[in-house]
Amino acid sequence: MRTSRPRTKQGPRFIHERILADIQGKILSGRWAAGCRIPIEQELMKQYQCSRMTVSKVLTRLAHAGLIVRRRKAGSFVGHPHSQSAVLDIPDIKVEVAALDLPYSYGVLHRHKRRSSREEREIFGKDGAVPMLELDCLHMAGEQPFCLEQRLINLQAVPEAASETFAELAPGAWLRRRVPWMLAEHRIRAAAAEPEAAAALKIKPRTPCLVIERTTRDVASAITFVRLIYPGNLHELVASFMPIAAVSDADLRDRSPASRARSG
Amino acid sequence: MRTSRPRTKQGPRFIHERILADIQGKILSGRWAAGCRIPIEQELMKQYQCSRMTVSKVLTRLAHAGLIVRRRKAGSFVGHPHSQSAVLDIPDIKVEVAALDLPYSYGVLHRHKRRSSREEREIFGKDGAVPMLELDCLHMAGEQPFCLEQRLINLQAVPEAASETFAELAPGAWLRRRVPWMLAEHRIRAAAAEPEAAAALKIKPRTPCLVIERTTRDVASAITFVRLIYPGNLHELVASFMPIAAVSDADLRDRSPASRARSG
DNA sequence: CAGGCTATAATGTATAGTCATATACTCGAC
DNA sequence: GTCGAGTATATGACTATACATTATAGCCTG
Repeated sequence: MRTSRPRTKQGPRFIHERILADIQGKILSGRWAAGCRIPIEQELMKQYQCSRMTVSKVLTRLAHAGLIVRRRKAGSFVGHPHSQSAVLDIPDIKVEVAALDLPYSYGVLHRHKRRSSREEREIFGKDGAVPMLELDCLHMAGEQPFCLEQRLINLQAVPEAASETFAELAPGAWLRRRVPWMLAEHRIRAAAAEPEAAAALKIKPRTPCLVIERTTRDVASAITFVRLIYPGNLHELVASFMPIAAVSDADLRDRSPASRARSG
Repeated sequence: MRTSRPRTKQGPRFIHERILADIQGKILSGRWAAGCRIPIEQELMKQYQCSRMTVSKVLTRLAHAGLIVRRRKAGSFVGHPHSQSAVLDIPDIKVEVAALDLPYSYGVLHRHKRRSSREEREIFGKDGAVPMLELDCLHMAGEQPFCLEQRLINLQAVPEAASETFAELAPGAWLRRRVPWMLAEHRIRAAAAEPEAAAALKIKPRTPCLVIERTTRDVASAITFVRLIYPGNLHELVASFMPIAAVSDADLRDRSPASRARSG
């Protein structure tokens, strides 16, 4: 009921803003899953009663931002997020290990359902307590522990996680399939390994570790919080910054060859 | 004379690609300094022999990417970089300390001119040795050492640095004034403090530290390499990711220096 | 000279088309 | 059934134009 609201933070004034907000919202909220085809320009023209240029410019912008992929004749599709977040490259741990040419394995150390505590409520931004799944996983590179993962999953946002054992797929990858587009916030710091973490990682207590905490949320609420603890010299985070990719738009268009899910 | 060249990595095929590449190149290379006014749409139309829509779309895209700021009637201007790199927010250390409400001071511990060694040549991507300025600085928050900065400046790229004492302005800030737009690559890791670093920072050796290494380059060559060593729990890096800013384009246009709400 | 008004110059939004290009799909030849 | 040619379709590039918005610069008045 937003009738005659004060003029602060007024809604979209222009057609293109409305289209952008609508589409971005649908993608970020997960209503349009990754790979899903989005309406063609003609349909959007009709829907928003505007010209083709207008919708096209919005779609082009979304494509540049990496949210969608456009293919001639086929249409426009919701992009796959991991190809996007290259600004701060925190890939799948499995991929990281593979890049080191070491066999990857992983195991769940601890799995526990409970309600969110008060401090966690801060993270998940809800007033009431939320059902959570608490997971501790250990990722191995060969015989050596590579990363300790301490994760909380908001079961209200992802109820299916409650019955998932994560025996096959690590929770990170598992979640990425379900909640494809998301807003992420990282906090990165160095810390000495706590005794328990050190034991799990088979390193001496007080060894310097790189600690990455990431809160992942969709538009509505936080979905998962994860703390990744990497033994000091094993891991390095790389982030590079280039304002606009030097690749041609043509290169940008058709990445991710095979994947073509079709959902409504 | 590009007659029938093989189609690999051919130059810009389209007008808009050429315009984009040209303008981005001029900004990134520093030929157009921050704040500098860029040609108005009419001039670009004439220069590239195309319609206004075409140049406008390019400029709009550059504006969305944060490289330029557009103001009605006034024209388009090269943006100020620090307002941009919000993806991985590594601000001026002075600003960091100010945010903690502590008095900031800093001093140069070591200043030394020399030629680049072989491993550094790797960083700076030149074949021959390059004249370099080596600097060690200590940044203080109140009475406490806050960050140790170990920096190399490519004197071939920034000759003025040779005669600069950096007594007033820290090298990071000093460089930012000179080389406004740049490509940056960060490597972030946790490491135990080396004895010398520990002594400078007045912490126990082997204390976990957050080490940030950043190579900054313009299109031609690396300009500076810096290693920032933060005592473990003193510092946290925050990076948040949002595909397209939720703000309206209007908000985006006139960003004032006092903006940038912290995220979380 | 302060304060306000206006003309103007720049961007901002949007329309309505044309032609180009890539490609999913169909359909026919084999 | 498979391969290949042709066709339909959706995006891509671009033009030409119109009107809106807004900040600057200069003018005009008191």
